[in-house]
Amino acid sequence: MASGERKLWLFKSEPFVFSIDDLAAAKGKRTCWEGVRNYQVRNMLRDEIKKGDGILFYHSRVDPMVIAGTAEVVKEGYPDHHAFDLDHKYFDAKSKPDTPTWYMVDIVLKQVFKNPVTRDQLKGDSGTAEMKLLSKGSRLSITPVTEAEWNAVHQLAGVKLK
DNA sequence: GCCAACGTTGGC
DNA sequence: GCCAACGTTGGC
Repeated sequence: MASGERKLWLFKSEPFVFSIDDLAAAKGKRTCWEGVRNYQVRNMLRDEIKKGDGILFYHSRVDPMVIAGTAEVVKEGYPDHHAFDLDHKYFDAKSKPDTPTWYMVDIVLKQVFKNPVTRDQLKGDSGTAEMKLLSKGSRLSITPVTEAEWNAVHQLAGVKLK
């Protein structure tokens, strides 16, 4: 895929549930992004997020809150089978295998930032201050990111982009 | 179909 | 721990 076609996203995770270090320790540094139970985010997972898309990995609800690194989509939207599993914490009776309600994607770790970018840095930098992540009331666990924001985040992290 | 009550998210 | 901003639920 040509790099110009890829989209960019920010995925939020509470690091005490699943951190970028957990991703680094996972088999193949890969995981399924499970448990999304919000329709707007579901639609993104099902329809918009494609293989090869770039991901900023954000740690929420910790001090400090940071963009901890990057990942990439390796498998696009497919049914979240945990919703079918009666014993699983993400079980949802309204989601059926032939008409799944919930979706997930698989991601693989790309880079752990040596200098994670804090939320305060994002707010203070003109290149990132407009990110959807920072907008008041935005509680979505996945938000789109522009190429310019992606570049600005890498600059703040002290990472050179090719 | 409206909307009040309730539950959850997540920054502060 | 607080609470604003949402999303969902359920009575009518």
